[in-house]
Amino acid sequence: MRKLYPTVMVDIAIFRIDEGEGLRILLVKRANAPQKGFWALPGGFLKPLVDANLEAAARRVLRTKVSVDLPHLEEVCTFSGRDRDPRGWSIGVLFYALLPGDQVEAVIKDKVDAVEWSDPAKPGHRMAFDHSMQLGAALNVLRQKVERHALPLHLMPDRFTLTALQRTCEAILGRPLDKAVFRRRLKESLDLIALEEYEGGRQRPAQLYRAAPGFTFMA
Amino acid sequence: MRKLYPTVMVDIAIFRIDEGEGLRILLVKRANAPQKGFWALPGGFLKPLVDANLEAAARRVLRTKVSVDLPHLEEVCTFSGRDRDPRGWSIGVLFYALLPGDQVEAVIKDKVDAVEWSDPAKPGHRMAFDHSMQLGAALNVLRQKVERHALPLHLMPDRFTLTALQRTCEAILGRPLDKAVFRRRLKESLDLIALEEYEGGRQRPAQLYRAAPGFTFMA
DNA sequence: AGAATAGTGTCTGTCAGACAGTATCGC
DNA sequence: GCGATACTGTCTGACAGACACTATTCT
Repeated sequence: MRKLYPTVMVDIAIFRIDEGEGLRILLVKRANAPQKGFWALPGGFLKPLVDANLEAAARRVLRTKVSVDLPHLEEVCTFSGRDRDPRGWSIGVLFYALLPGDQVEAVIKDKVDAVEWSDPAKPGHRMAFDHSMQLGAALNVLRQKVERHALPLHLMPDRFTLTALQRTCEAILGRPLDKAVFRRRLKESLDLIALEEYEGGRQRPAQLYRAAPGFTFMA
Repeated sequence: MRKLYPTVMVDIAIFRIDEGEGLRILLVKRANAPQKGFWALPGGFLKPLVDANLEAAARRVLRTKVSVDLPHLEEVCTFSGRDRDPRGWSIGVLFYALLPGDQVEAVIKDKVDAVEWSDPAKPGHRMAFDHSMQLGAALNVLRQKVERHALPLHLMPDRFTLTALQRTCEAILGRPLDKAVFRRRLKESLDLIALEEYEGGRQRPAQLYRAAPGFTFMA
């Protein structure tokens, strides 16, 4: 059966940093057909009567999975065609979002069988539709930006140490970074504000930083 | 009046190099309402019954404006919302294409009042809808890639000199490049094949090159 | 020879990578 | 002092920018 109008949906790759485990992406287990039981990126259908535009649609979908408005939401690309979804010709617009480290508990379940934070490099689940490709595309965009020295501050809590920021970048890139090189670059960055506070530990305390007002992860 | 389904259209920023004039983009003067008489990027509506996916739709639209299949066609981003087109909620998916220097004559007119190759940096025409923003977005993507040392070989004729390639990059970036620096990088590039032919002029002849088989402008 | 364009050699500053070193905390 | 982590100094090699230099053609 052929359709005259394409279905339009938005999917979102929501990234977070899992302490000690690295970069994680939110996957949901589909509770309904088609592809029931397969895992997918959280997503939903565009509602033109409700959504101002596609990004607004993505934010609305986000609010049904996560109870907060995320500071960074950005389009990756589109996926389209007659066969990518068994329900017929469809357009999927992919966004990615960065979930701050201190808001991880805000995730709620909504009409799905299960929720999981997976390693985006090896999800380990059978993915629905073309979501495996979508995941790869989102991860690529994120990595490219960090590779080009954009600071993923939206993944960090309000106040953080430079070491924690380095761990975040390493988790995204999947390789270790040199501490001295990393800090040398940050010295001249206008995106970081050094605080007069220190994080006590069992060792020498580390200075705390926060993102400069108005900071965005945009290119 | 509100619509339940969004209109889906594709628009294409077609770039070429105009000898001596620099980078040019194809604009068409709208022959029909809405915004009749305003200038726009060539585009058209998605036809799910015909198009395999959005890129195929863009290629189909391209074939009605230009009589060839272009080697490089790539998605930029989407524009969407209730107000960007007076006909109601719509999604515009923007692509950009690179037209080889030896196929410029292939452009035909199709249901438009006029066609013009404009300077993308200052189009000089009153643009329809959000096409002014679209043009800016496409130009940005093209510049970013060339800035990151991607070679815009799809804009060149089959065989070309290194100086001609440098002029093309300069036209895209809008600034002069150093000849020695430019050629030093190209020396190690696997994307260029040096030919045993030379282009005679009124001066010392320049060696001709062509793109390596399988070359693409992809990231 | 001179004009014009093709193509190269080389100096310098900047920056990334590597790695060793110093500083400051708890015990 | 010792372990652990924070933070810095410095050497080196790669590379970009700048610019002068050589090479080859035509007139």
